Order: sequence, then C-alpha cells, then structure tokens
Amino acid sequence: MSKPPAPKPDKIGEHREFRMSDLARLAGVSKSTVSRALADSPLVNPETKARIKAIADAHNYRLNQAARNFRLKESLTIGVLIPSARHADWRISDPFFLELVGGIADAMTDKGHELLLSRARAQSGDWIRRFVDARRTDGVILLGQGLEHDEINAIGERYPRLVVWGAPEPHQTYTTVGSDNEKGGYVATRHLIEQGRRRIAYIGNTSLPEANLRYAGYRRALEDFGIDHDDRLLQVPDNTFDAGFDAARQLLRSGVDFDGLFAFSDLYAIEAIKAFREADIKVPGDIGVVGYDDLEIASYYHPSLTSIRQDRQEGGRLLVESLLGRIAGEPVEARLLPTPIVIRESSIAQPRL
Amino acid sequence: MSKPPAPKPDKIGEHREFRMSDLARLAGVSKSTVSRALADSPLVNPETKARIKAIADAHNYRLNQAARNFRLKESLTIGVLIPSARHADWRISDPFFLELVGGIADAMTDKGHELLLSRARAQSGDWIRRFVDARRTDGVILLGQGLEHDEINAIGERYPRLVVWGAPEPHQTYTTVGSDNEKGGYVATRHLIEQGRRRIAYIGNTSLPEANLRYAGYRRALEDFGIDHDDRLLQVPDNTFDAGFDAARQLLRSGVDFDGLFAFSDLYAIEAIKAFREADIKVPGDIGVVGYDDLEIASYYHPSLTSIRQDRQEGGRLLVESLLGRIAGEPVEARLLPTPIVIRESSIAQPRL
DNA sequence: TTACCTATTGCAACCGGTTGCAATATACTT
DNA sequence: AAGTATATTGCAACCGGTTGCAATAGGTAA
Repeated sequence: MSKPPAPKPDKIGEHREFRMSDLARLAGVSKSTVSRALADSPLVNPETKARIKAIADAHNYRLNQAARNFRLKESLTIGVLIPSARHADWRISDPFFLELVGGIADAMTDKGHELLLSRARAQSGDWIRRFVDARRTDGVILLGQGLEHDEINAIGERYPRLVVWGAPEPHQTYTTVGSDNEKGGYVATRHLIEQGRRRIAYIGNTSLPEANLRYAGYRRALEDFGIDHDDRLLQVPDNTFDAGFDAARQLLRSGVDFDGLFAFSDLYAIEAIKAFREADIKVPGDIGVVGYDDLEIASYYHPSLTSIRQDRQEGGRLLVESLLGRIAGEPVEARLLPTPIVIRESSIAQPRL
Repeated sequence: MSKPPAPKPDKIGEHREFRMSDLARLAGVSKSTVSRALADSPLVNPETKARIKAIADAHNYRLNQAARNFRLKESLTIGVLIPSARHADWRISDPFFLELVGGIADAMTDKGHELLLSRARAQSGDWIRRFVDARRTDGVILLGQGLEHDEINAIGERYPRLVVWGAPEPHQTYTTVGSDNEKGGYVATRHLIEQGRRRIAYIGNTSLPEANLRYAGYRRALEDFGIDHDDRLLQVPDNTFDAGFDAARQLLRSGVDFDGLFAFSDLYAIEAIKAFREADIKVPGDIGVVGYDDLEIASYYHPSLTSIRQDRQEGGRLLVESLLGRIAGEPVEARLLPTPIVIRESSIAQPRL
C-alpha cells in the first residue's frame, strides 16, 4: 500500500486542513449530503442543511477550491492578457488598459469570478496560445488587437472562449468589445473644426484597427466640413518609449503647418503637448488638442484635455458579459459601447482670437 | 455502476481533451513514466524521455493544470489584493498601485507564477481573510496597509504566506516591502528648503504608517534647517474622490501662509496643483511642490513634478521574492527598497526671485 | 553459476470534492 | 392493507495528474 505523498511538514507551521469529510463526520452525515447542503441543493432536508451550515461556520470550513475546480472542470477564473504595448517590455502599458483592468475586475467580482492577469514580455500569438492551452482559466479576455488579426482569428477558431478589446474585423472568429472608434474620430475632429481649426493633424498607427477607424472618422469629418485632406498631417508613431512625443516632434520638424491635433490616445496627446511646449507652441493657443480615452489622471492635466471617453466600467462589464455569453454558447459578436462618445468640456481648443 | 457526471456536450464544440493517459498509450508506456518524463525526472531513460516528449509535442499536449494543482496542493499562483483606496468603490485606486501591479506581474512571470488580482469593493479584514481561506493561491501580496495594522497582524499570525506593501510596524507578523519613507520625506522637504522655501505644507494622512513616516522625515528636515514647525501646515485629506484637491483648497481657505508643499503622492500633488491653479496661484512661482511615487504619467505633467521615486519594477521583484521566501520558511522582515530615493530634476520649485 | 546491485518501468493509491443511482423512510392513494 | 409517489440520504465512481513501492531486466561481483 502506498503512503501519502509526504508528511508535508510545511515549514511555516500550517494547520491541518479541515476537509469536507471531517465536517461530514461531525454532522453525522455523508460527504454527499454535506456537499449538497453547502451548494444549497433542494435535495437536502432544510433542517439538516441548517445544521451542516452551522457546523461549517463554527469550524470556519472553506471548501478546497482546487478540488472543486478539478472535479467540475471549471475554475471560476478568467484570464486577462495585456500585450506590452511598446517595445520596452519592462514598461507599463498605456494607463488606459490598467484602468480597464479595474473595470473588468469589478465586473468579474459581480459575476463571482476571479481575474488572472498575465502580461506579455514579448508579443506573440504563441504567448496567447500557450496561455489558452494551459486551461487554467474558463476563458480569456485579450486587451488589444495589437498583433495580427489573422493570428487571433486562428486562435478564436479553435478556442471560442475568447473576447477581445478592440475594433470589429471582417470574418472575426472572436467577439470584440470596444468604443465606436469611427464615430469617436469623427466627433473629436468635428469638435476641433467647430473650434475654428482647419489644419488638423492625426497621430495614430493606422495599421491597428482601432487607430484606423478613428482615422476614418477623422477623414469623414474633414470631408463633411469641406476641408481638404493633407497626407502630411498623418503621423504614425513608431513603437518607442516616447511614441507620442516623438511623433509630435516629427510633425513639427516636417514643417507642415497645423493648428489642431487629434491624438489616438490621451497618453499620446499628453506626450505631444509636452513636445509642443518644448517648442514654445501654446496649447490651446496655437494648437488645439483632442485625445482619446479620458484617462482619470488626464482630468487633472493642464491644459485640461478634451477627450473621447471610453467607459472602463461599462467596457469591463461588457467584456465579462460577452465572455460568459460565449462560454454559454452565444455567437460571435462585435459590440460597441452603448454611449462611449462624450466630449468633456474644457478650456482647451478654444477658438483662436 | 455510476456513469460519468455528464456527456459534457460543451455547447461550443470543444475538442475532447488529450490526457496524459492518451499520451501514455500512444508512447506505449505507463502514465507514471510519462509524468516523470515530462517533469524531466532522472528516473526515466533518456531515449524514452525524448520519445515521449516528441509525441507530446506532436500532439500538442498540455497537462491539466487543475489536476496538477489539486494533487500537489500548489497553484503556482499568487494573489494580489488591491484595497480600494477611496470610498468611491467604483473608482480606480491610485495609479501607483496599478503600476506596481505591472512590476509584480513581471517579477512573477520570471518566477513562473501567475497573478490572481482581486480588488476590494468594501475595505475590510474579512475580505482578506476570505481570500486567504479560499486557498486558491500559494500566497498573498497585499498592496497597502490601509486598514488596521492589528487586523493584518492577526491574519499574518495564522497565515504566514503574506507580504504587504507598506511601512515597517512594531511587532509585525508579516513581511513588509516599501520605500524608505522617512528618508523620502526628509529628502523631499530638504529639496524644497534648498530651493528657498520656508513655509512648507504637508498633505498626507498621518494615521497611515507610510504617510506618517514621510511626515516624520519632513519634521526632521525642518528641524535640521532650523525651521519652526507649524501645525497648521499639516493637512490630512479626507477619504473622498478629490482628496488631494480638497486638501489643497482647505489649506488655502485656512489662510495660513505657505510657499512649499510636500504631497504624500503624485496624485495628491497633481490634484493640489489644480486647486492652486484655480486660485490663480503659480506653481512653482508662488508655491513649490514635491510629490511622491514618480508616476509614469507625471513625467509629462506640466509644471513637471519633482517627486520621490518608488521603483515599481524593483518593488515588484522584492515583493515576489519576499513572498516566495516566506513560503519557503524564511522569517518576517521589513524590507526597504535599496535605492528608492531620487529626486528628478525639474523646473518646478525654482527659488523665487 | 548464483547473489546482488542498478536502471527503468508499472501498479495503484491518493488528492477532496461532485453526482448518478440505489436505498430507505415516509406519505399518500385507492 | 397493499401499492405507489415523494423526500432524504448514502454509496461509490470519477476528475487527471503524482509518487511510494514493487517488479523486472540487464549487468557485475564473487
């Protein structure tokens, strides 16, 4: 007969676990009954149930989640993957994602799930695949479509428990949740136009779906107001540490004239404003700036930053709900946040005198 | 004879799992040998091992973590608890904690652990206790000592796998990691003094250990430079949404004269500066401000914010290492970050003319 | 040749819950 | 009173790995 794996001395004196079978013995019933009682099964006599629960409480019993998860093939845990947005892998991603994680965490708590957070060191589909295959979570929320849509699509094909924060894509095999980027871009640009700006630059990586949609909205607004588009006003930031800062400097260096800037994110906007300041360009005096995300911290920024709000609480809620829906068998969707587009009033981007 | 729980149709067509026993059958060996081979046990013949691994690869086998965790009573997962710093429970905590989570995540990845994130809705020891008792994680990192030290101490007493970000406390039963708050407070204050400030206010909740130590450093600096202390210059923020903002306004309203401000955190500093701006007080012209944390985003803030750096990468690394150490049986410690105190050069707090 | 040692592999128990089905007791029907 | 339906409870298999010990094969020493 084999012995248990090890006496488990557990160097830092941990008390012996109080198991369900102990509880059953104390209550004078079988494990089955205890299990059912704790799960509030209607099968067990109300009095028995109450007695068992009382004893469980008295002995501070907690069921062993690992055992439950194993048996039920369910972890009540959802993985959240944050790609490292920039090449410098030690650096925190855009604060927006961190704030979104907060929203997801709250939504998850409401649904009785835990949140397993994973950050990529190197961006790659392999990372996602590996995570998915480990089956430690009931599903995965991926924050951002940074990498190839095709790659995510391939994963979504064989692993349906995947929801992505981002923009709709043709033939997507995964559900997306995100703001209405095209409309957001439109509203942002229109705002600048209404403030009297006519030469409006855009900073954003148009090869990313979200940035591209915002750019499309930007183009549409220009068109609607009969403003000619100038290719030189599009600045695609490279993937460096100071991407927004560098992009703004390049715009300035290029010599192209502009009096407005729509930035892909508040982070870019804030970095760009720093570049403008260093070049002695006044914001909003010389250049009106509109960002995207409405970061918490941005509300304290000066000059206060006009922005397109992406509601993190609502976004988190929708991500979690969509994922649980997918797990329950609902079809793939492309969801847009109900009312994500709001322009905060601010002193920025006032019409020039 | 009982049947397996359910045919498990799994609404969204999931492929049948490929188990270790399948792999064993394919390789013509027993489960034991496969298990040992995959774990690189020296017990198995190198050729057998190689063959098994090849077959595992070919079939894309991943072992069932839930089963492993259950058997080994080990989850390779560490819980990170973020108390909601402010009363408004839907609101994200201080960005510093989120950035610290990033550092922890990186350190954890290096150590082969996953990160289970949990946010408090309501702050209470019960929340921590419940989390700890669920035994879903191998240990817990608590970010912040917000609640009573005694309460955490009681938990640390019976659950040693606990490490806390914060300040040393007398008779602590848990390991702490944090910056050298006293020294940080000293250096921050000295910096203001060296810039010619003499009436320096402090915003911070001195009933919290960290804030209190920074205050102690502040007092020591004043003393060292022979500056009289004035109780009215200490402003304890209440626990509201705009705590730093409100605190600064109260300072202004109180009519007490001051030309410098040392804020407990960059967040407070930024909020305070907003209050100053609204009152038409120039920073750094009229009031020099120094914050704490050196938030990423603060480096783009204008006027750029002098701050005491708390290294998030190093902090995360130390937290994770300390926790793994505790799990391995090392004693309780109070660790300070090796070189956390740096003052960023900035244009703020220049001596007044 | 026989005893003994080493290298490698397999057997089967075990981790702690959950649940299908059988068993028993009680209540209700005719 | 016999038969049937209902309410409770227990039995035992099962989830998919890990590991102590037994078993076997091949090699070496005496």
